[in-house]
Amino acid sequence: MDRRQKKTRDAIFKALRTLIEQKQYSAITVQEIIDEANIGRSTFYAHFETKDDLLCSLCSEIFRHVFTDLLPQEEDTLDCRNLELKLGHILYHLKENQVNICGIITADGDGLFMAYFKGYLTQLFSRYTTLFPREVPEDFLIHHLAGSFAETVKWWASRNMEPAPETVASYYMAVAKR
Amino acid sequence: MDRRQKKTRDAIFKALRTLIEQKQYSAITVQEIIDEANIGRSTFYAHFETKDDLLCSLCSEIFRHVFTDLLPQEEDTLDCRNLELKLGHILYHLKENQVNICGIITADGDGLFMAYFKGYLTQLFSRYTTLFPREVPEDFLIHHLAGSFAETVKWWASRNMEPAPETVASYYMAVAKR
DNA sequence: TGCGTTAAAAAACAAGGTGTTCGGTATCTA
DNA sequence: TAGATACCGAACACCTTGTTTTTTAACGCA
Repeated sequence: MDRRQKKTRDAIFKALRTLIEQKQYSAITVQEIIDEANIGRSTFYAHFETKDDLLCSLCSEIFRHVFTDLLPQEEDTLDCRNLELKLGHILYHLKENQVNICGIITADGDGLFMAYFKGYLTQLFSRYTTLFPREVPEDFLIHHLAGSFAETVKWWASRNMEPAPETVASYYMAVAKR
Repeated sequence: MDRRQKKTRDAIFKALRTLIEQKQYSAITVQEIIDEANIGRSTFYAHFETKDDLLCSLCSEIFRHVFTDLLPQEEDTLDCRNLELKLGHILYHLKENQVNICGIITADGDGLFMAYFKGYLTQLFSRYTTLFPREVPEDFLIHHLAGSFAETVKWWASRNMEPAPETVASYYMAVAKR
């Protein structure tokens, strides 16, 4: 890729991340992103169609890191301990990524971030349904597991990502598993 | 109250409810509400400061009905059966109220509507923590219970509020209680 | 019924955001 | 070096918001 393109693209991503730490996503304007990234107006639109399009790309980038090596592992044992470890990894990567998610999570970013996140979580939890043998429909169960873990992340983010990832993962397992 | 005021106010509420069934809340403009309600522009702003202000009022109105006689009951037994009945009531009232919540819920994700809802739910669940004696901090537990019930409602709304309220309440209790 | 009060309507307004276009300039790659 | 391409920046049309002003109509009370 052309160096100029990468430079511009990175500047835009960085600008959005900076702004998200200051205010809610829905309150951020394209103009602010342009100013923060210090680029020309037409340059922004040469890279992204809209602000939401940009957020989608950012989410992809974030979750590509967060879910690395987590989804399709053949040698997994599929037990509670294994799931708890994976959830801990997710939390760890979220924290490491310095995603101050508050601006995306809580905000009305049209739920883009959360929609992405729940999509991945659904994939993950689908393989662990046997750990939760309850008398409820499977789609309800999976939605519940993914949704309540997403809620756990919100709770965690609202406390500035304290306590430690492993601790939060254990909290979640404690309330989720029978 | 002046008849004219009530008439206008009702027309605005009705317009918003109609539009919410057609599109996401965040995609609705004040102008559309004005057109749908068939009122003058200045009239809208004489009643509500902003679109969000209007949504706040609508949420208040809805939840005043939904949580009627649910929160502070002295003679409650505070057992699982009692909680399940209350949750069923909430679902019943949501359905009865014809809140096609999809437009509010999914749309601005965790915006105003959900914030309101979770606020009420937190109050409710706070009195039932003894039913869920787990080795987790109480604020985590309450957040988890309120959040996952809110997720249950999203799941239910996405299926056009099927199955019946009591059934959904029992699903929730099945995954929530130990 | 009549009259003072108050709400609604309609139109105009400024401010600010969006997304596009275009000509000129700087930078890349081959 | 030369051609391709990305960037810049200004201008543009368009839309949405929230305010203001004037005129018209409806209300409630005596």
